[in-house]
Amino acid sequence: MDDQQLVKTMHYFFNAVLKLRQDLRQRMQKKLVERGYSDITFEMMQVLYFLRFLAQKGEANQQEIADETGKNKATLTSLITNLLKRDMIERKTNPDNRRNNIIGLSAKGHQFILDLYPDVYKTYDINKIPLSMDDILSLTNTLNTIINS
Amino acid sequence: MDDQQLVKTMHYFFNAVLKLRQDLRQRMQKKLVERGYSDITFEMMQVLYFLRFLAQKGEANQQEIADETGKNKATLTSLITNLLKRDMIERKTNPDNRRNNIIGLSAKGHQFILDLYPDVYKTYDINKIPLSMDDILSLTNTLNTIINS
DNA sequence: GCCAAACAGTTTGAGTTCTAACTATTATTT
DNA sequence: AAATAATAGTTAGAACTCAAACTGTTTGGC
Repeated sequence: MDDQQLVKTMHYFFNAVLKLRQDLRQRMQKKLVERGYSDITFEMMQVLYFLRFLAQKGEANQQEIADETGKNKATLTSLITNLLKRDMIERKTNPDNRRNNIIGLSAKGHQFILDLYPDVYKTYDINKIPLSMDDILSLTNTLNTIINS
Repeated sequence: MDDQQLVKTMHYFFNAVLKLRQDLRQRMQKKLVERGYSDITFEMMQVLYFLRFLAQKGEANQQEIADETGKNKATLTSLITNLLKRDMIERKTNPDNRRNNIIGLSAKGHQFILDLYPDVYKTYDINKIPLSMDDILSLTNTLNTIINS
């Protein structure tokens, strides 16, 4: 396979990744609007879902959230600010390490998850995709392998 | 598989897609800086590569570029503005349809592609990934299937 | 031919993203 | 104990992103 072919193959692959991310974002944003959460963005939802389903005890500091969501810590600062404005989270200083902000869901944040769960993650109809849940798990592993290579 | 499991599986999958996109962006941005193109962004490069490798005759209007790169037409307006500032592209009105702006690479844009090609698309070392070129093609198809479902 | 609909692009305003430089706090070295 | 390094978060500035409202241009229906 020559370079021209390689570059095209990788270009198509990268394009597919970028488009899938965009598609995902758009579908979820649409669901949010349908459910009356038009002022909540996809990115804010990422943080809220992380706190509810993946964080230890439902709490994490900003650096941990940044690492787990693949965002920059500076990005987290503004995301957290915007989530606080909307009363979706609570922020407190960790008394054991005053460099850390401990972020957790507010009552409104919990309500949001209850309202949206699990509908949002059914954005793609599994039945219309020729993939099983195991395939999705395997696909996830493949993508993570690429990230870690 | 219960809903809680489904939501987690999909969450991990979505997370992997988002992280891969972020990882891709960061690796490419790093290459750009290494090569002395620190004022060119990943997104600008997307447009330049599209024009060079995928557009008919190396030209396209903004709507076509937006569709093919998965971006919004408003996003394209500012991207095009920034690419013009950097003399990487040329813009002219289509005389046959004055609604269209025809965008093509400038001499500097062509030089950019020559400098970077095909190194940027070797961002990931294929040899370190347990995937063949055929696997990548198949993976691309899988991602596109999901997008189109 | 005229008018409405469709289409391409721009503007506006709010949010997200990043790097680099910065503050504050904690951990490590000497 | 004091100096240094590492860590968590913030700020500033530029760019990207999107929806919605807007301007021009073209197309289609009557």
